[in-house]
Order: sequence, then C-alpha cells, then structure tokens
Amino acid sequence: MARRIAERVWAPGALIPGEEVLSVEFGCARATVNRALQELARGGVLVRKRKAGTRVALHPMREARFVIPIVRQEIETKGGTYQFKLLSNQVEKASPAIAQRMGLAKAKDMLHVRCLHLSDGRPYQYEDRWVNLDAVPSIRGETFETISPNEWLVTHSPFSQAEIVFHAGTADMEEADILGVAERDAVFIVERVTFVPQKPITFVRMIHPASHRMVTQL
Amino acid sequence: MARRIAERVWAPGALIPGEEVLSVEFGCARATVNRALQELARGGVLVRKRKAGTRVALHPMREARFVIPIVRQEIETKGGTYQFKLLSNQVEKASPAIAQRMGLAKAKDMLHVRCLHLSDGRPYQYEDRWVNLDAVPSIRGETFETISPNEWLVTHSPFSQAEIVFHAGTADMEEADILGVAERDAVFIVERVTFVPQKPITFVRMIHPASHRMVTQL
DNA sequence: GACGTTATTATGTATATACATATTATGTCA
DNA sequence: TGACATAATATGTATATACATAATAACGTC
Repeated sequence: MARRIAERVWAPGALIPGEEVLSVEFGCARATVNRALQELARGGVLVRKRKAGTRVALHPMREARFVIPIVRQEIETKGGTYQFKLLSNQVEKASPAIAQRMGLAKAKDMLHVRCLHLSDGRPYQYEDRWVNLDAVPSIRGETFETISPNEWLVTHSPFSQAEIVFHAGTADMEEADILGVAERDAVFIVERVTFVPQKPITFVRMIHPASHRMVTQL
Repeated sequence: MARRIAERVWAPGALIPGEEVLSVEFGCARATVNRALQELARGGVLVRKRKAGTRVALHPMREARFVIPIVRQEIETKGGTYQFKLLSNQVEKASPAIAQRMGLAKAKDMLHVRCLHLSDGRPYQYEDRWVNLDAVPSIRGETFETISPNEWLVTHSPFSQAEIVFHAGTADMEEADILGVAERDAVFIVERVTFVPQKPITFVRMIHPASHRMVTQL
C-alpha cells in the first residue's frame, strides 16, 4: 500500500478502498489491514476518518522521529571517547525567567549544575541545568564526580512529559570560553523542560558548537 | 503500566511480568497487553526481547517526534500571513558537493530554485533547492508564480525516504541580505534530501533567522 | 422544503485462538 | 567438561469474531 501511494496509483486526496475490500484483495484479515493502515496514518501519509473512509493525505504532514540519547551514549555511538567536567554545583535562587520556563509561579531555590561534555577531549556540549529540589530532593547531596547530572537524572527520576526547543544562537563570552569557540560564533542550542504530571523536574540548556549536526532519517 | 514505570513500582532494569500474567491482572486479553507494551517499547521506556521478557529501559533512549509541515502551514498555524518570493529558477549544473549529498556519482544538470518564505512580511525561511530532473521531469515548465517549490513537490512527488539534518551556522553575505539579518549572524539550518527507493528527488537547504524556534512535546 | 430522528456504514478496539520465532535452559554424548 | 542438539518459553504476528463509535445517508414529520 505504501508503494501504491508512492507510485501514485492512489493519488493524494483519493479515497482508498475500505478495510474489508483490501483484506480480500491482499488475502489477509481485516485486523492486519487495519494495523497497516494505522501505521501509515501515524506516519502521516494517510488520513482516516470513521465512516468517511481512508484518504491519501493531501499535504503529507509527515513526522520525523529523533531519539534523545544520553550525551555519553551519543558521543560513544559516534565513536568518540567520553569525558565530562563539572563546572559548578550549588543551590541558588533561580531567576524569574527560569522559574517561568518551568511553569512555576515564583522564583525559588534550586540546584544549579553546570558541566561540560567532551568528545575525544574536545568540547561537545555545555550543559546548564536547574533542578527542582521539591521534585528530586535526593539530588541534594550528589557530587557528580563519577556520573553526569544528565545521566543521574535519567536513571533516578524518570519523567512523563517534556518540552524540547531547538534553535540557533550566538555564544556569549562565557559560553565561547567554555566551548572553545570564538565569541559571537553560532551555536546550536537545545532546551528541555521535563515534568511529572503538574510538577517540573528540571530545565536544561544544552549548547553545542556550530559544527554539531543533528541527523534523522525517515 | 506507564504510571508504574514513572512511579518506580517497576524500577529501571527490572523484569516486568509476562503478557499472560498482566492480561489476567488487568482483566483483558493478551493482545491488548501486547499492544500497550509495544507502544511503550516504541516510546523507549521498555525494552522487549523474545523469551527473555520485557524490562524497564535502563537508559530510556526516548524518542521525540515532530511533524514536518509545509512552510506555509507552519507559518499559518503560528498565526502569521504567508507570502513567498521566487528568487531564481533555472537549470544549471550542480556542484559535486550537491551531487554527492544526493548520492549521485557525478554532477549533472538540475533545476535550481531559490525562494524566500515570509511571515507577516518578514523573512521566515530562505529555501535553496536542487531538483533531480530525472526523478521529476514535469517540474521543468513550472513557473512557481502561485505555488512554492516546497508545496509543488509535496503534492506532485511523494517521497518514501528522507534524511534530515539540523544545525546552526552563520549567514554569509548573500544569505544575510536575503533574510534581512547581519552578516555573520547565527542562523538555524535544516537540510533535507528526499528519495524514492534508489533515486534522489530533491536536496533542499532551509535557513531561518536565529529567532526561529523548533518546538516539540512528548 | 427544513428539521430532527433513525439506519447505515467504515473505522476503532477488544477478544480468543493459533502458530511463528528467537532465545534461553536443559539434556545428551564424547 | 565442553560441544551440540533439543525442549521450553516469552514475545511477535495473523486470524475470526464481536461490538463500539462517529459520521454520513436515508427517512419521516411538520
């Protein structure tokens, strides 16, 4: 069926045969046709509506999928050797901007951890993280000498919701210094807020040098 | 089951009960449990292996999904009014670098289209596109006066595979001029190559001003 | 003819059953 | 003890069946 759509045997916008008909044609059960059609619909190439039938999407709003690995794994998968350097780790009052980003009404004390992830000794990602101590009190004593905050949180505090933002920016003096790039150089920024229902866990800003590539296939 | 994982009733790395057991516990059929577990496995919170059983992922390599809409839809969804401006549209010989990016052995004549997409009159995305005329010969006569190359291709030539790369970069003089930003300003770049099996269709480089945000939730 | 009700229909979902497949555990033999 | 064949088992997948649900089509009434 994917081939038929790709080869325009079923043109965009066209109504395709019903599940019952297709199951006869392909010599399989309706449940199997249903599963296949649902997969294609999830991928965005089909639009399904009860009673109205299934149509080939007119404007295929296809969806890309990215895995969000742990930085260490990301680096090791690419064949680099991983290291990280803790830059700071202290409890301080978050700015109103940070608090707002995490959906909190007012600023409060949070754990502020900054560290640098390196691949083959070269700066790969600068991580600037705020952790809601109410959500993860046990992080308070952690020194992050052997495990990065990223990995600690992933293994100690699973989240159920997240918001991720990607954008480009320019490195300020401090960021440039940490990443080993020139001031005002372009950087790739990923910001992520994670939640358990109704409760923010952490806000992290991850900054990569401009050479970083985020790749996906579909 | 998602709640049990989030609340660590089932700890990371732990083996969870088999489908048969769960179906009895939840009072439903094994097929239903199977569908639920497969969904969670796709989301990355579970790891499943035949005979070995199902485990809670130790390092949840969760995956983010986001839709790749048509630029026009992207702008209109955000509440902007869409316009586009054709900058150039001619057949020329692609550089070896472009050809290689599309998986072609040697450079050849291709359609080179450049245009600017605007939101509320302000530059939103600069699109620099190369189209393989062998794959889409009918595009040759198109003037792109009423429809953008993006939209034309989406509706006239569905693809089955794609590779997408996101990264940050700096605007060169020409790009800066087109986007209305300063030279050397940071820009957000998306590059996409689309294929039908074994045949490249188009390579497009889409450049956004640094103010652009790409957002996804999960 | 307009409007509200009912019937029809395609998809959505759950179920019991059956068998395939990959992997582990076990048993056999040299 | 080690190598190899064999059995056991959890997941993977297909199937027939049944019923739910939403949207449309048909119908009847005023």
